[in-house]
Amino acid sequence: MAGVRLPFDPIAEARRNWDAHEWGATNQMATATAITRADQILLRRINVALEPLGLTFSRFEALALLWFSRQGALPLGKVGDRLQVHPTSVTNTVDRLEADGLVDRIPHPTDRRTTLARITPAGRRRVVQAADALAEIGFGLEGMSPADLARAEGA
Amino acid sequence: MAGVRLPFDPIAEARRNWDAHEWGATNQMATATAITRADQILLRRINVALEPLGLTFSRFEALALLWFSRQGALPLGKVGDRLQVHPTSVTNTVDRLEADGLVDRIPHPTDRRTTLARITPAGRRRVVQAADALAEIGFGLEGMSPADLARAEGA
DNA sequence: CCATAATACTTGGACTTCCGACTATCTGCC
DNA sequence: GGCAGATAGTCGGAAGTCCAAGTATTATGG
Repeated sequence: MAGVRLPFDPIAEARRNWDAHEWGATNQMATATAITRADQILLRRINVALEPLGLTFSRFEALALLWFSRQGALPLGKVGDRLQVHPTSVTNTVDRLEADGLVDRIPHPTDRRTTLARITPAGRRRVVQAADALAEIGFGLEGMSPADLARAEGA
Repeated sequence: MAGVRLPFDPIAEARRNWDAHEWGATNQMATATAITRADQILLRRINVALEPLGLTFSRFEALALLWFSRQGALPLGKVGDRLQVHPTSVTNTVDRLEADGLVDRIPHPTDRRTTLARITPAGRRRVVQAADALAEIGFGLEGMSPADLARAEGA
């Protein structure tokens, strides 16, 4: 990834340029950029923390969702709705969790179109470890520029 | 992508569950989740707006960076530093911009390790159109839940 | 009651991102 | 000068996301 600690704030820089060239919507540009950057950094840190557990943030989110659910199982479609991702992403995520034995697929009791993802005992153990690991690093937010975060309001 | 407008806020839901199970770092969890979701939605909207122009947000960012630069050209490494992405991503992005004739690669005048990406006249025209398109949609921030954005402070 | 539409999930392909490894070139120090 | 180490960029491969299209099943309206 990026190697160097920059001697300046690239977002402020972008804002200046944007303004100078009168491209309009400067505040929104800065906000969108700040969110994008924050997410890049966050995701990197989170995934580094989860890597030893064989998880990624997506997989963790899905697992946590199942863990929270009453039955420990949810239709794949509901998972996608909650996590706001495409159905194919859910298929992919569940495939991998299933391959690792953290989840299994079971048929819906009444609707044969529907497949449920169910968290396994191993999945429950793993998700708790992962939650600990994430709490440990403060979800990657430690030391994140408050300026960046504050900018995420400008909308 | 996700089909349904949910009747509840999935982030608030996650926060409740997280709290209820005493997983700790609840605020940070909510913040991280909010940033992730906001970025997902933003990126989708932005890319939809740029799609008719044959650009993605990454490609646009790189192009804008070159547009802002004095010489209209920058070493690939500098592009990566500014955009905070991996060198291989820059290679990929510049490959595609080059294939579309929006950028070309030229050798650095003195350092033969270094390659410069230079924006072409077509690239300049395109990036201005793209900036207009993005200003038009307010960078995808229109109607974005102020609650979500505000939460991006909790760090 | 049955044809049509909607829903649930999967497959195949494109794109972006990252990491590890590699080549080429430059820098610094003996 | 010359060799070890740093720096610049690229290639191959893995993971994640999306879209378009396809199959299977359920819901609906005439």
